[in-house]
Amino acid sequence: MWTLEPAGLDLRRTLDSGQAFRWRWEDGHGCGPIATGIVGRHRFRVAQDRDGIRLLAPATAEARDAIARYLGLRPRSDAQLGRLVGAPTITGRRAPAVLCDGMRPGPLPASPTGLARIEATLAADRVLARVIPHTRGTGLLIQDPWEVLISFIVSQNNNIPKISRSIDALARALGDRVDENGYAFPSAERLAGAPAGILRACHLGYRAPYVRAAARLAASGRLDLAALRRMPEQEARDTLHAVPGIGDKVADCILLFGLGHTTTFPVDVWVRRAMERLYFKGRPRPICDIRVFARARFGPFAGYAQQHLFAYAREHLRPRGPHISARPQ
DNA sequence: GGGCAGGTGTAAT
DNA sequence: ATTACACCTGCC
Repeated sequence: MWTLEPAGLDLRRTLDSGQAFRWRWEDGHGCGPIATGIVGRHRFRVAQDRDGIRLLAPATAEARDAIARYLGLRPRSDAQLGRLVGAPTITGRRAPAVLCDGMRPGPLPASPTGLARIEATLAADRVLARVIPHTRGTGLLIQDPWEVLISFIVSQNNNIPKISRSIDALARALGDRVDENGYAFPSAERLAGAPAGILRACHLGYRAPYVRAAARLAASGRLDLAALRRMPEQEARDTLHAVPGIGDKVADCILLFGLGHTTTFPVDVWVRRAMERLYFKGRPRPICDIRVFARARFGPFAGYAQQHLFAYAREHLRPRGPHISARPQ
């Protein structure tokens, strides 16, 4: 169990919440689990302890700012950091930076800021008030829209371990090398020019043509990611919808995880399960109804509500048993 | 071995 | 405007 700061982000819940696919956990040998992942052109090593979230590597101010932004955190000021950043120790190695929760940039209202306040706001909802104690600290990352776009095309009708393997394989085959065993997410140009054999080797299956088509659109400029960032939500959704392989669900994921539109509420099987159980007395409900209901109910923080419901479903609403065939008449 | 996994496109009403 | 179905692949 994580010890959280008053306005805390739960690093594991956030990195494992299905919005990013390039983080792995390793044993810190007494220092707790360490998350390792490639963001942009760097491999980051991050951990959480009582003092907060620590950036173990790279030990640079640039890396600190980059990971802080990625996590939706704000680096502590140098005065607060004290020994933590830019102060070489006796061994000459820089000590790890500590990050703290703060304002998340993006299309959020000026207040509330910080996860704790968002959670407090959402807890006005009776159901979320019961859910959030189980899911506290589940945050939204600020990721590269291009990586998110491709990752969620790959995610369709797929599961997380396999998505992760495919993304890793794509990076290894087509991305720039960042360290001895790490590769950056490939550019649209590299992806667009990849031979079919390469994509097949990444086990994309029938999604390979979607990935290639999206890459060609982006590489040719017919899909302008920078413009996408500036578009209002609905316009961005329509633009994304025109890309082969992007339907309602994937568009919502890209809008939320890549473009910071926190009013969106992607409904996957887990969120659907949670919503039907918690809001509709366990009765089946069409996905589009659930989405409309949730957006109206949670407003500007629908995306955060979705994160909590997803985390809750994953931790508490797993389908029991492999298959239940007998059902009472 | 059939079914399913964080859906979408297509063809059929 | 809705509904059914196939689809790569790995895993149970």
